[in-house]
Amino acid sequence: HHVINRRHSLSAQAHHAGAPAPPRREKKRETPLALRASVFPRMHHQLKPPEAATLPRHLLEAHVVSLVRQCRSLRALRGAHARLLRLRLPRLTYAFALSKLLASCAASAPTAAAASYARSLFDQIPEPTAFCYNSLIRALATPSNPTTDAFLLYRRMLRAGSPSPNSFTVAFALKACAAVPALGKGRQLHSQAFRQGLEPSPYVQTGLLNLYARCEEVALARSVFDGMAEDKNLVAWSSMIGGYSRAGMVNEALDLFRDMQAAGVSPDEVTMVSVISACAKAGALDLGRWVHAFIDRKGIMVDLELSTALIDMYAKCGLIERARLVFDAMVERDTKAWSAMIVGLAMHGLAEDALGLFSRMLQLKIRPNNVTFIGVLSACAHNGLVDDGRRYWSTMQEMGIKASMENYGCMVDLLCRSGLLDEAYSFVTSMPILPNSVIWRNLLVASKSSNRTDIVGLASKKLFELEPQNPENYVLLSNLYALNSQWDRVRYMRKKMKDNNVTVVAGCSSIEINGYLHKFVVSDGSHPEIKEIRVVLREIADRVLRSGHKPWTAAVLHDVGEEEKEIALCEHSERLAIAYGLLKTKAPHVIRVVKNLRFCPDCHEVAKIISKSYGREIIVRDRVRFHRFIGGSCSCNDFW
DNA sequence: ATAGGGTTAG
Repeated sequence: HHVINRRHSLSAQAHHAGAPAPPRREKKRETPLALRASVFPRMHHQLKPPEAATLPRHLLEAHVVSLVRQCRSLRALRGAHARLLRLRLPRLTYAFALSKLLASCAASAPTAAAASYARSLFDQIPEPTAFCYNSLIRALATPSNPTTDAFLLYRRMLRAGSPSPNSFTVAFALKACAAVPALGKGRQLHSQAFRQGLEPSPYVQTGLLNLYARCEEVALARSVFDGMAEDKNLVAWSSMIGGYSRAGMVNEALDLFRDMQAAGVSPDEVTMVSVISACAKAGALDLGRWVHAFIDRKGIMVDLELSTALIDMYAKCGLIERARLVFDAMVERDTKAWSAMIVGLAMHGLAEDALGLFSRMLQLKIRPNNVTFIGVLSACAHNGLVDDGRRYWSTMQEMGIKASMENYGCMVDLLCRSGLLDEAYSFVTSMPILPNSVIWRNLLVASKSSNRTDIVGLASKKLFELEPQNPENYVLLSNLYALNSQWDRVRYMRKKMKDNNVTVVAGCSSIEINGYLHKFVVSDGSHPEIKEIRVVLREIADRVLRSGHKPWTAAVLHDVGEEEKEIALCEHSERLAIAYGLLKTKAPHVIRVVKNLRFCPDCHEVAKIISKSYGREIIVRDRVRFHRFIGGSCSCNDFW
């Protein structure tokens, strides 16, 4: 540093003497550290313990500051700590050093290791100031801290009576609650902040807004947002848009995005991640494409996170080729980027590409995680690759990756789809963690056409234990009974549902027309163009009838006459959305529909017929995967 | 005396 500095000052002198200006880059490199080194040249790096005792406090503190400032990792911080210890600093200066270390630790990556080191630093400070409390609360605000230690520390601070919390304290504590997320604790913070007069701080406000947004408490978030001053900042806008996006309220997210620009606030790459993921969630391809063009037009930096969000958006909007283009153009890819691409390919039933990409990932020594394996295993499941799936499962164990519930779910799915019901059953019963409802439901669906009353009995018992209020389970089981014409059992399920106050979740399908998302639920008469839609539905029904298809009426829960069942089937949400697409667009425009639940089997058949009879390409994203209908067949090969 | 808020894969 001395050398660099001297050269620097020499060239600066030469510049004054009329020599050519030094290159620009060199000037930019001038860091505060270099500056400090020139102000305190002797102290940098070579301060010795005997000197420390004789130096004035402000010089020692300056040394501490420069030592801590150059630490770029937790390891470096510990090294600096060790060096400071050897100096045998006076008591007060050492306390200063500890709080500097603590603050630096809090500002580093929020890992569990940083949190525990921060705590040990804090415990060595005899009388922690508010600054120390704040730093520790900040360091504890990691999602890997489910006990919400940060909040407990905040409470301890309040109970002790001093030092009293300030706006930093509340802002950091709110961040901790948002990371969990812990709505109840966050609301307590809200009322305390109000009582202590800390609410007006913009950092407290965005903290509150973000907490509610992360908890999907959109109305609460909005009320904080609306209560903020006229000149709302970028963070507030981004956080609110993120809240709408997370809650799946795409139209609201995009409206707010427009309001933001009207208010003269320029979005940055963080804002755009939320906007893009809103489009992904909704499957709104046209909007997503428009937003991508906007990003390019405004020159917003497409960084790692935004690229990953774009991959996810194109994959979830059914344009897997575009997702691949974004992926291939990336200069740096992390595990999340690879996983997004692999999961996307798997969703589209492109097992070969997904698995090929996975092996390339391994070649490049990018470490996969359990999410990557969700993609890999579901690629196998959707294509009946049982042996490959089993092999990847052991690869996962060999790599020391702990299987998550979702990974177990993928394996159960794989075995069930391939008709290996017995193996699936023993897999479930030998799991080291308690199977969740998704796994039992999968098993239940798989035993639909078997005679395994033992599996049906156990799975349904577990399901109702785990989720007594989930209407899906009631519908599933009564459909199962209906399939076997066990009408008394169907009636019993309906009674049980009524007794437990369970109401059916309506299937909801949406289609994007002219940049607006139209949503439909079953037998939905609320759409302004419902009359025209019903005309199309009748025509579809005619063509379906002429094709010889028999409606699969068991998919209708109600114990009503066959004719009414057929009408109910004809007005399933996905059929309404497809009909609306037929009404509003012309070939070769692709009809793209997104459904919140699984595709109704009868509607799946009907979509095949429509694709042939009307000569239209239809792409439906259901809760599980994509279905692409062309000329009377579906990309899932009826394997779903 | 010192510091801070919004983002991605399931």
